[in-house]
Amino acid sequence: MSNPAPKQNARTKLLDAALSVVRTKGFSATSVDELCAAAGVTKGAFFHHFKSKDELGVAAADHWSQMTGELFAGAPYHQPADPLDRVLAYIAFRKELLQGELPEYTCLVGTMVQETYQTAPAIRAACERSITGHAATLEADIEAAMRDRGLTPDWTAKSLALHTQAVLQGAFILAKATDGVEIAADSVDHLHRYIEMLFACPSGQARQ
Amino acid sequence: MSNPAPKQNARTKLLDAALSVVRTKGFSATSVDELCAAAGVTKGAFFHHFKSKDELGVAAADHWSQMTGELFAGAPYHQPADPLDRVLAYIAFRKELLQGELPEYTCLVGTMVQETYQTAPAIRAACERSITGHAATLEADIEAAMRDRGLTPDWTAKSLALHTQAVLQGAFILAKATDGVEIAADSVDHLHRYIEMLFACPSGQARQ
DNA sequence: GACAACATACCAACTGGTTGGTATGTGACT
DNA sequence: AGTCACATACCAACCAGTTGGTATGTTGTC
Repeated sequence: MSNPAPKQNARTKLLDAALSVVRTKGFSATSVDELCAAAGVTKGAFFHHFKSKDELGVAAADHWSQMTGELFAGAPYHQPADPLDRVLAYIAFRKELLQGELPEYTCLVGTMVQETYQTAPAIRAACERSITGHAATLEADIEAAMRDRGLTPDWTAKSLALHTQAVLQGAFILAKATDGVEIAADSVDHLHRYIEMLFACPSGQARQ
Repeated sequence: MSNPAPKQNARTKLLDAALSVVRTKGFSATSVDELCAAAGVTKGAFFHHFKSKDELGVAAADHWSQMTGELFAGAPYHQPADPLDRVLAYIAFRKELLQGELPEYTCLVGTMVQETYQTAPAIRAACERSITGHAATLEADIEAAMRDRGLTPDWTAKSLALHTQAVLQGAFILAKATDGVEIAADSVDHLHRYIEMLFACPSGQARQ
């Protein structure tokens, strides 16, 4: 019987704890003591691995980037041969992820950057890296889909990739506000419909 | 010479201060002392008007609803005769509002709900009221536009109205993450294009 | 119209608990 | 014997909230 890594060091335990606690209560409202309790380590261990709470924030954002990077890299939405189908499969995959309790499917860096963008530049930058880095993985497929269909629109692949992230981040906020996933799912549907139409409708090209 | 209300009571001064301080630092990171200093009142005044910090959060969300309600009610986007043009003018108006520094154009309740949705039910509910209440003012125009063009799509006016709010909230997050307004403006452009296409393209109707 | 009785709006000083952070200790491994 | 990975014990600053008080209405009564 394989024992799948029950032995984590304090650093990893703290980062994993941060993912769930910060997504539940926000970064500022999460105390170092609380984080240590959730991770089952002491404060000494915390400050052994992180110079400050802010430094943990940066590390948590980077940890999030790595976790989600692996999740999306291994996800099945890359399979379709048509790049547009891959983009639409990505959207469908994001909708499927809207499962379970709110803190489980919302975005750590979207939550953190709201609280820290003016007060902790290093955390803001780490969150930016995470979001734009993930969006960049979509850009190639969007660009290929544009080439495939000979589109030369007045929008860029990059802006569309970032728009998908905006919709998702906004959907999380509405889910939190309404304490339910329905509106978020509807919004992802609208995004799916938009991308379909962008590549299907002649008016997706420059108008007016 | 009319003297336009320079005399505010402590309650209003605190609520106005909350709008800017909370949008800059977030709700949890904003201390009562800080709020009092920004408002130029004492802590005694604070707890005379609000039982707790959370109660100020609720009042601030309601205050925000009223302020923005007046702003949008008096905005020129209601003028076009065609309801679809009013909806598109609303989107254009929202893009125009992306001016000045980040804390000036971002949304108070979107920021607050991220931090409090799990820990302060009353604040969450006040934020929900604010967002869905504002979305509801769009719904009538969207519905009229659907009727005008005889659309019977597989989406509802309500879900589209809420989708506009999701895009805007997400745009604010990306603006905070990138410390700039460009991506947010691009995302609002995508939203504008989506609504144009929804009402212009036959494929806006149920597909597949 | 004077005055008691009460309410409202605000203030300065304080409190107990919590905060991020530090200083020092300890056992395991090299 | 030294260093890495943590634990224990502690601190000064800060936190939300409380206290006791003042100044300024407001209202009913004679």
